[in-house]
Amino acid sequence: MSGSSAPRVALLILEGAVLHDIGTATQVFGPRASRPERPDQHYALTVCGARRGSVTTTSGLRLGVDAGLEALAGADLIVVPGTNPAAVPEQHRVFAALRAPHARGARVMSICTGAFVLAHAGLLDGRRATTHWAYCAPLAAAFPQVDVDPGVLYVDDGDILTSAGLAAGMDLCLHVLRNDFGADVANAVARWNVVPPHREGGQAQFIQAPVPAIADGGLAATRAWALQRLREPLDVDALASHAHMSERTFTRRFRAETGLAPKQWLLAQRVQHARELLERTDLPIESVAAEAGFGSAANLRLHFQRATATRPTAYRATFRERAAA
DNA sequence: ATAATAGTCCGCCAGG
DNA sequence: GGCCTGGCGGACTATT
Repeated sequence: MSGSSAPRVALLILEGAVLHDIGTATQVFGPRASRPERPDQHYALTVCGARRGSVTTTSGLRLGVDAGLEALAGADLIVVPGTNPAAVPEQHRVFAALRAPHARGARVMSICTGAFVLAHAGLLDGRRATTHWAYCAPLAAAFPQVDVDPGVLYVDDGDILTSAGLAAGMDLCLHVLRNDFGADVANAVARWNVVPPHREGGQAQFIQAPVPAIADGGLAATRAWALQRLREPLDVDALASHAHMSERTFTRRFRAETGLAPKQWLLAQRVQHARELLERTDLPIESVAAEAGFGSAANLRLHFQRATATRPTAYRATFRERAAA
């Protein structure tokens, strides 16, 4: 990911790959991710297979791939969509072809059951990872060295990233995009694709609403209301009364809809807002903190650090650097 | 960096 | 009975 040119992404399509996951990845990493009329290509995407030729995806649909495993060699980021886990174990050439770039520093990410491919390649040993909820138990059973977390949308373990089923792949792709190019770019792509820009990486693939956030249960209005007032001190009591509910019921429903407790969600939104302010304004940290609703710069630093593993000033600096390149 | 205070979260349960 | 509500309390977290 260093250097001035776009990060090279290799999308590895194996036999039986999940078409939806392929779509997700190409939608985010492919050209024109945010609008068709403006060629805003952030990554250089190569689609490859175990060998050049055609691959049968889910539902029997066939895809032609123009490159084989050699394409992985030059990649900065390798994306592995879901496949039938039962068909994975044999593919030793594939495993080797994944290990080499990883060893040299490339990031490897999986969507859905793609985690099995990484696991077989040995890339998940000693790591935290996730996969489709129905396959978390089998994955954990087959690979005891892997710390499988069934309760998250995705896991970012630095050079290894895994995501839960289907739609969570989009969350992970956006997360990667956000870290590589900032929240503004990620938001633009999310918006274009009509998905929520940021479901917290923390929680729950068992969230009640299968496709949350767009026109969902009653609390959307309260969330929107809160977003307008991030700079003000907001407590759960205030949110609950906006929703005309007892605190207990509010907390319960909020959690069911969102996967997060109200204050946690609020904190995540505040960090997110701070992030955008750091990217697009020159406001001093104190003002960013105030604007995002943190009582002090120290408090902003604490939460920013916790959520991002970077400090605000450093974040702004690397962001500027990237914009200049 | 730490500790004191205020606020949050959530299991439990009785009541509607 | 099954379902949702909301008060309570105690562990846990945020903020100062």
